Amino acid sequence: MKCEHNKACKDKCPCMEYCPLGSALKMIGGKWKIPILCALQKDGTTRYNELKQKVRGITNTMLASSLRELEEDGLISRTQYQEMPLRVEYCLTEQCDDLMPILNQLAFWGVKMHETKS
Amino acid sequence: MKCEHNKACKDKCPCMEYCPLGSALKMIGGKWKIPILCALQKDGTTRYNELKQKVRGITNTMLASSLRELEEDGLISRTQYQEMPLRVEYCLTEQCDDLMPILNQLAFWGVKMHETKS
DNA sequence: CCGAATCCTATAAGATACTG
DNA sequence: CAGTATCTTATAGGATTCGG
Repeated sequence: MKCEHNKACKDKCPCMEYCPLGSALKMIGGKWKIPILCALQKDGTTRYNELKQKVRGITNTMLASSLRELEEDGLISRTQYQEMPLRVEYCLTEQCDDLMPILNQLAFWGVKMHETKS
Repeated sequence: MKCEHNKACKDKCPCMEYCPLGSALKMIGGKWKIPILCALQKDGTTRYNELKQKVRGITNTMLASSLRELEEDGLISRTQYQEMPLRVEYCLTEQCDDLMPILNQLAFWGVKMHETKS
């Protein structure tokens, strides 16, 4: 992802070829990525249909495409077992384990913002 | 913003009435919020037309609406001087100052992810 | 100078049906 | 069981024009 920020950003982060902050936000952006990651963090390795139940309201279309993108970006890993019926399991990667505490800080900041307003 | 995550999330963050992580990501989401915040962080107090030049490619429509949302969310503050011609200046709030280091961690994580892939 | 209003386009998300 | 294919709808973003 090439940097679409500005000169200011280039001085602060290595935006010459790509923008790491923009890329990171894109990886976890959209409506369902965070809910999926939260579910996987809480329960560990989980199979497709379990995820569909735990992430309330998600459709097959969105779950499948979100999982594919998360895997392509290296946030989750997919394991398929050649059984009948088919079994496919997903879990967080180590890189994603590093991400979760940062998201936790962001959530904590969100709490502070909410308290400030009220 | 009500929580659209899942039961798992409710155990980890106070998602009963609102979801802080979802709210936080929404505040900085979209195409232009981060570039604007980066510009304001680097150069401090900046007026509207300066921002339009520094944030390359942004239109009046998007700059105005982004600034309005950022102000409503308490991330930036707007000061209008009754001069002619009109002068309006924007700068980060203290709450946003707390946010920037977290975004910096996210950017650093993005760098690590990129290095892992290559 | 600093935007708002309107209209148009592009992308994200959802519904439904179907398959290996 | 674990998805894909297709179609439709909703939302984000952009272009243009105008006003205080």
